[in-house]
Amino acid sequence: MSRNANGSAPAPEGGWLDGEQQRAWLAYIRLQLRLTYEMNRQLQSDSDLSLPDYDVLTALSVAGGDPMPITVLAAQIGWERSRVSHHVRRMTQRELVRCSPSANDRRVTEVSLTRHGRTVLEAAALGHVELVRRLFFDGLPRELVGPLSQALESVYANTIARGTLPPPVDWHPPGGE
Amino acid sequence: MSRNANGSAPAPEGGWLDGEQQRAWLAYIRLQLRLTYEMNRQLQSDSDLSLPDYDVLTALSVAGGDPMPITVLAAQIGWERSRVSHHVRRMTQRELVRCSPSANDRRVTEVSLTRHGRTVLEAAALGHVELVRRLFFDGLPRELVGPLSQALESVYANTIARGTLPPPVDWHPPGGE
DNA sequence: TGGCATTGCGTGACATGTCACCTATGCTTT
DNA sequence: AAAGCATAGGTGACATGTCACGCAATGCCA
Repeated sequence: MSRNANGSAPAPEGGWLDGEQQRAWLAYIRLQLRLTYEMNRQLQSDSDLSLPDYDVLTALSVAGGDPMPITVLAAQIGWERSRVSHHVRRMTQRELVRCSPSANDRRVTEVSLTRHGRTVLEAAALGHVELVRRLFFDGLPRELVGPLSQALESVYANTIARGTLPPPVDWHPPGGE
Repeated sequence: MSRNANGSAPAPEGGWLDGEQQRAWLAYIRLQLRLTYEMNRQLQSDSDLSLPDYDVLTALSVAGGDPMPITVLAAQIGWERSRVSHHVRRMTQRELVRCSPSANDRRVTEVSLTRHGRTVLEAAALGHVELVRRLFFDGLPRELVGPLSQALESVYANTIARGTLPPPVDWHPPGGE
């Protein structure tokens, strides 16, 4: 059915994705594109934050207020360091975060939430969580929540093991290792 | 456990996400960030395409070579129209796609793959599929592929029903309606 | 301690994405 | 057919992201 099923184009090593996999992948990609768009839009219009802003604030907030080196932050949210560097500079101008040189290692810049940043994040979280519930969980049958988590976590672990980006600092692979 | 569980911050309508949902959502977000990064990187270095380039080419290719109006393309891949417009202009300069005014409705611009675009896409698909298999499916237990598809499709449907972006042209909601 | 590779980060040039707004066309109603 | 509205899409200014590179601090080892 798909034009990839027969041999009109060269096949990747190990062949194309099989039917079940095609389905899963298409579902993933489609959803991802839309969700990202919707989250961005909602945050922007309700809280004057972009989704990337929100990702940064959340990561810092989860760290519990401890200042976080740029590199660590980058690994947490899966960005390149230079992107973090630029972005943090902009967020600093908006007083959402603060940078200070580390005492231990003077190459390191540590980023932390400002009070204002925390306030903005908490306010934004309201609408954001609301949206996530409405778009994501309201469409997800209860009994699929567990399997979904398992599937995504399992893929995530694999992504870290075999991808190019360094693991987040607090990462420990699943199972005994 | 989470600082949201008790009442130190104002709660969104309907409360925060519950434990199971938190887990699923975190898994989704984390994975999304990394996967996007890795796909971008691989395409860029192996095929001189960005992930957005690839999304556009794929959408056009799936349409089976029929020219596609900007608006339709935008809905397929979940972008704003103006983004598509800019992007298509750039891709035209690289000879990946072609634009021509529609005969029926002269407001409409129809985009289609060039021969070169198709060639590039087919070449890029090799490495891309390979990466998807390696990062995604090699980490996903067989028995979870089905539930994962179901979960994602179900959320996707909800996203279309309740989101702000128009549905893709070929969209029909699941179940009888 | 003097090289020398490594690490952490910033920067500048450029590619990309967003937003507000413009025009041209088409549709509908009178 | 003219008025008024809706729709398709382009555009320009600006925000954001990427890439290649540079500099300074550190680690390592002879």
